[in-house]
Amino acid sequence: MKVTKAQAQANRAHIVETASRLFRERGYDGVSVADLMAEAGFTHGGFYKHFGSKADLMAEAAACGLAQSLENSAGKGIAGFFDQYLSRQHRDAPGAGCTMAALCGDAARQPEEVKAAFAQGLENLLAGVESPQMREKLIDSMAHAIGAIVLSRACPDDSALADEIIEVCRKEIVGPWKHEDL
Amino acid sequence: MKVTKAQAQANRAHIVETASRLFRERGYDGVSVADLMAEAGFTHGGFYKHFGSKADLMAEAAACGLAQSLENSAGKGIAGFFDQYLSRQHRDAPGAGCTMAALCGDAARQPEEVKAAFAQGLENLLAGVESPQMREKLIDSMAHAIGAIVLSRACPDDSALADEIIEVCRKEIVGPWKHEDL
DNA sequence: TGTACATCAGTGAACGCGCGTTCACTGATGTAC
DNA sequence: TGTACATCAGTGAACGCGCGTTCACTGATGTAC
Repeated sequence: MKVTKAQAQANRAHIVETASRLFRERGYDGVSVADLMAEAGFTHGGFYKHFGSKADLMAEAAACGLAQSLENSAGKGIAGFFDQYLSRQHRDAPGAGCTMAALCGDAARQPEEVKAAFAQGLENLLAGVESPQMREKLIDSMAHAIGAIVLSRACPDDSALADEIIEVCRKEIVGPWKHEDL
Repeated sequence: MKVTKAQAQANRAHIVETASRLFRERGYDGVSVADLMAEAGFTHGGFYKHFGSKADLMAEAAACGLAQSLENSAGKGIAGFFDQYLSRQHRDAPGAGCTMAALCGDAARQPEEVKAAFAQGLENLLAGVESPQMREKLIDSMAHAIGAIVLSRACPDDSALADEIIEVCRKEIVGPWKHEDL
């Protein structure tokens, strides 16, 4: 059964968005093509009408997730952004959270096209910056914040250490931006 | 062909060390039991004479790798430790580097026993610390340094951005420890 | 110390299973007249 | 506008493959006498 061109395009976008969320939750290897298509409401066979391979979809889902993060961060100020970033809610909901925090470790072992999407996503985040000093500070804080989430998630759920990592890093990261921002 | 008890014990340790390296290089899903045993110089069937499951080995390999890092870091001072940590050599050689930097992202999606090994490894690193302030500072710097390596590795190899992340974070992290150390 | 037997680390074929990908088919959509 | 045909998004069975794990077997080691 064929489908409207507009519908097909919408379905494709829906698959990419679903993939972006599932990959963040379970990692690239933790989501099969059949899993993904079922979650998106389709059967697995149609996948290759939209994408050349799973790797192609991975790169596209990464770009999609990183663009989403950028939109979500707009207009809340840098201190506000990191304050929300370094929270238990973010740590406990990778599917709704930062693609970098969820998939950086996986990305390092993926094809160049996926890594290129990550680098581009980070550059887009840095694009709004005025000075080289500001750029350095933002790179530093992003790496710091990603490290805090990633390290916290590697600890057992509900462990005191997991909370401690988030709390300590939030103090250190958010503090300096409060003065910068206003 | 049976083997001396001492030899069997040495073989077991060799398998754990090989696993620790391979997991860091390729991730938990990137190393099969057959791969690992071949790399260690055995056939795959013997694996279950030493370990109950691949997950058991993963937890043991994590503990082994984290203990190794601790030994390697001894006696070079905290500033020296981070100076070496935040280098291109470390970024480009995950198999010889920090287990946390290489596998934190994977660990988040592994069974509780693996995550417990990570938390314990981090606590061991913090065990030598005197004051609560020092503990906070060290947690903060570890998260920061791990984030820098992980984010840098997610960028395309030989990209300027990958180097920039390492350089910027090294300045920020190592600086403060230089005064603390001496 | 020497002999007979039990143990068990290591071997390699085999297991069921889920993976990414392919393919013949369907039938509503889009198009040519 | 109405009709006939081509297109192609989506279906579901099937493919070969590598995975984690099991198992009957081997033969040197460890042990009992």
